[in-house]
Amino acid sequence: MGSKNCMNEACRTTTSSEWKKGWSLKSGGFATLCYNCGLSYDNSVFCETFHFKESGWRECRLCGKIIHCGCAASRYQYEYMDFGGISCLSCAKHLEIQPVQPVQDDSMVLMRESFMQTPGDLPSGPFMTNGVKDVYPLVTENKGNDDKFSNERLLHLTKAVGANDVISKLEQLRREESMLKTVDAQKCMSNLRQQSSSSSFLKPDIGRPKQEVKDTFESLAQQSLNFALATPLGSSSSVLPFRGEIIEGVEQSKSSFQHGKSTKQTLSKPVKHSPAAGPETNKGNITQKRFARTPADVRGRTQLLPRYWPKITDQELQQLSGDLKSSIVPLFEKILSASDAGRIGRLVLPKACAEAYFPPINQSEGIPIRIQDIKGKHWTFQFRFWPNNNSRMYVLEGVTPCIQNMQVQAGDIVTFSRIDPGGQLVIGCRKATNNGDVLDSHATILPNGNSPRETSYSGVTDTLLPTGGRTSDDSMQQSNPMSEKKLRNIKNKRLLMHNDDALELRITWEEAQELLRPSPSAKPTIVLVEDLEFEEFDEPPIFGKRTIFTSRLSGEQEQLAQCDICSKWRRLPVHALLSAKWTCSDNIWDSNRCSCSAADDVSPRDLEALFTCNNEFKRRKISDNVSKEGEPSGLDALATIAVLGDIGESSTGATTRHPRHRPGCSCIVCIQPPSGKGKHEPTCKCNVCSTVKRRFKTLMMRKKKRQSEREAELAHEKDKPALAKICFEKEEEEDDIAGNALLNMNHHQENEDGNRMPTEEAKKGRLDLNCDPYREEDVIAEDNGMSLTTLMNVATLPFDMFLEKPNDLPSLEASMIEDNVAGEGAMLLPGVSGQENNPEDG
DNA sequence: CGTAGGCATGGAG
DNA sequence: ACTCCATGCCTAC
Repeated sequence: MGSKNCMNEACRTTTSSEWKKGWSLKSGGFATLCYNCGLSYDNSVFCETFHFKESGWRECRLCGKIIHCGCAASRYQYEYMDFGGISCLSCAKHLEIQPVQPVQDDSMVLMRESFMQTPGDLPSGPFMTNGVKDVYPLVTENKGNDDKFSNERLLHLTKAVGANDVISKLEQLRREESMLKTVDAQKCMSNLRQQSSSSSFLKPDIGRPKQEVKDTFESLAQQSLNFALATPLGSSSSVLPFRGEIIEGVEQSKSSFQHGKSTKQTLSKPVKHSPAAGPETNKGNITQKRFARTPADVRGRTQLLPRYWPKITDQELQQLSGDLKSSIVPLFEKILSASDAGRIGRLVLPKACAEAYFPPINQSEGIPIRIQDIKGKHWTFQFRFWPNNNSRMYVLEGVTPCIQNMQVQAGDIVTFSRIDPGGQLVIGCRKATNNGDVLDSHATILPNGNSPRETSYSGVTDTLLPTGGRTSDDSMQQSNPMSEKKLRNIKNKRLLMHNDDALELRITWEEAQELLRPSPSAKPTIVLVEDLEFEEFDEPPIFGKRTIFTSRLSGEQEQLAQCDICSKWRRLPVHALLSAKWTCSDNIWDSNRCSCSAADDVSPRDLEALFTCNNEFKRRKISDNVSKEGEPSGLDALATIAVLGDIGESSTGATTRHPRHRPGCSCIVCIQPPSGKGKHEPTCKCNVCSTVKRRFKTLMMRKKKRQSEREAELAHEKDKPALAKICFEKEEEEDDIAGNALLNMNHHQENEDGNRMPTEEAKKGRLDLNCDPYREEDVIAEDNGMSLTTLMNVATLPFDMFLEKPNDLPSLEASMIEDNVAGEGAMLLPGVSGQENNPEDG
C-alpha cells in the first residue's frame, strides 16, 4: 500500500507497515487504518459497505445533513449525536474523535465546520447521498482556529445548508450555546433518572443484573438529557444532540434496551431512490415530501432498516406534538402485513425496533405495555416474543381493537413515537394512499391521476385484507393448486410493494421516454442496425416538453404543445423538438401564433375530447400493465394516440363507435367507419402506416437474407439435409407468423426468438403474438412496456429518418398487407374485431 | 369443530 | 451463510 500519511492532524503517522486491515470494502479488499489512531487514511472510509454496515454516519445538528465523522468506524460506534465523542464497540470507552483540542463551547462549532467538506470537494462515490438527505463526508484535517464566522466558514455553511438558511442556523447555534450554558447537566440527569424509573416501561427488570440496571439508568439519562437539550431547538430532524462535556473514560453502557441476544447491525445500504434523495430534491420543499427520518437515536440509526425509519413529515410532527402537547420523537414505523392487521391481533414488531424502543423482556410471555394513540386514548398490549431460530420474534398482542379504531388495514402504516421526556410510547397510523408512504416508492403521479393504491392495489387489496385464518387460503389453493406460489407472492407484502413500485416506475419511465430529447449540442452518429438507421448520441438526452402528437385525416402529422405562460395550445410541426420550458414566443413555425395574445389553436371542446381520449388511452395502458389481459398492442396505442389528434378536423362526434366501446371513445377503433370509409391511403405516411411498412420491409429483407444464407448452407451441408430443412422451415414459419402479426398491427418487435412455439391458432394469425404463452416476461415487457415505449419513441422521432422510400414496397408485399388485413389478420383487442381496429384496412 | 396460542418454515434481503 | 419476519401449521382448549 505504500507509505501514507495519516489524515489525522494529531497523528500524522507516516509509515507503510502500520496500516492495518479495516472493514471489508464492497469492491473487495479492505480499508486500511492507521495503526496509531485507527483512522482510515484513504477514501475507503467512505465506501458504501463501510458507512452503512458501520456507524460512522450521523446527522449534523448544524445543517441536518448526514455527515461522516471520519472516525475509524470499524472500531468505534457513536453513542452521541454531537461531534465530540464516540464509543468503542469493544471496550465501551468513550473517546474523542478530534484529539487536537478539547471540545467546548465555540470550538465545537469550529470543529464541526472544519470537518465539513463542501459538496464540490467531495470525491466521487456512492456516499454522495444516502437516499434520505445529502451526505457530507467529514475530513479530519484541522483548518485552524480562524474566526468562527469568517467568510470561509460562511461559505462552507452556505454550501452545506443553503444560503437562505445560514443566518438562521447561526442564530440557532448561538441560542443553543447560550442555552447550554444554563443547563445543569447533573441536575438534569438526576431528574431524568426519576422520570425514567417512574415510567411505565422504563423500569428496569428486577431480575436484571445490577450493572445492567445501572447501565440502563446511565444510558436512559443520557438519552433523555440529549433529548431534553435537543427538543427546544426546533430541529426538523429527530436528532438528539449531546452538547455536554465529553467525559474521557466514562464507561458507556450498551444499549439500555438492548436485550436478548445482541443483534447484528442491520442497517443496509441506502435507499438511493428515496423521494427526497439527492441534492436537487433537497433544495426543494423538503417539508412537503415524506422522507425517511433517521431514527430517534444513534442506536436505532445503526440498527434499523430504512424501511422502518419514521417518515413523518415536519408538518405532521408539529401537528402531532401540538395535539399531544408534548415533544414527539418519531421512532419507527411499519407497513401492516396481512397478519398484523388480521384478527389474530398480533402485530409483529421488527426485532431491532422492539429491542431499541421497547422495554427489555426476558420471558417469552413478556409484559403488558401501555401505548397511547394520537387522540390520547391508551391501549394496553402484551409485548412479548417467541423464540425463533435462536433469536426472537417480537409481537404486540391484542392490537385488534386499536387497529380497528385507527381504521387501518394491511398495507397501511402504523407509526411508533415517543413522548419525551417520559418515554410514553405513541402509536399512530398513516394510510398508504400517499405516494411517499412507502420508502421504496417513487413520488410518481400515475398517468391516470389515480393514487397507486387505487390502481396498483386494486384487486390485490382484498387478498391483503384479513382473511380470518387459513380457510380462505385453503380454498384459494384448492381452487387453483398451480398458483399456490403466486398466491403466496401476492399476499407477500414485500412483493406487493415492489410490484407496485415496479409498475409505477415502468409507467414513469415510459412517460419519461416521451420527454427525452437529444441534447441541442449533440451531433448524432448514424449507425445501421438491421438495415435501419439509428441516431446515436454521445451526450445524454435532455428532457423536453411534453407534447401530444396528432394526425389529421389528411395524414398530416403535427404535435400540440402548451405554452408555459398562457397555457394555450399551439399546433407545431411533428419534428419540432421543444425544450422543457416552452412558450408561445418560441413558436418559430407559425408567425401568427408566436404570441400569447394569439388565440388558442385548439378549441376547448376539442381539447376536452382530446384529453378524454388520452385519459382513456392511459387508463387502458395501465389496465393492461396490471392485468396483462387486455392486449391492445403498442401499434394500436400509437394509432390511438395518432388519431386522437384528429380533433381539429374530425370531431369525435362524427365517428362511428364500436358498440363495445364506451360513449365518448374516439380511439382508433371507434373512429373507423365500419364501411371502410376514411381508411388510410396506400400512400399514407402517418406514423402507423410508416411503421408498419418499415417493419414489414425489414422483415422481408431479413427473410430473404436468411433464405439465401440457408440455401448457401444447404449447398455445403448436404449430409444434413433433413435437419437443415427443418430449421429452415421453422424459421420461415416464424417469419410468417411474425409477418402476420406485424400486418395485424399487433406485432412490432421482430421475432428472433427461435424457442418460441407457435400454436395452431398463431399459425392462423389469430393470436396476438406479442404474448408468448411460454414466456411471461415477454408478455409483460413486450406487450406493455417495450413495444409501447418503442413506438412512442418512434412517434417522437422524425419519421423520414427511418423510411427511405415509403412507397417502394413490392406489390406482392402490399397485397400481402391487404390480404392479411382483409382476411384473418385481426388484431385481437378484447371484444373488438380486427377489421375495425386496423387503420391499414384498405 | 372452531379458535387462539405458539412455534416452524421458507422467502427475501 | 445468516437474520429477519410473514405466515403457515400444529396443538390445546
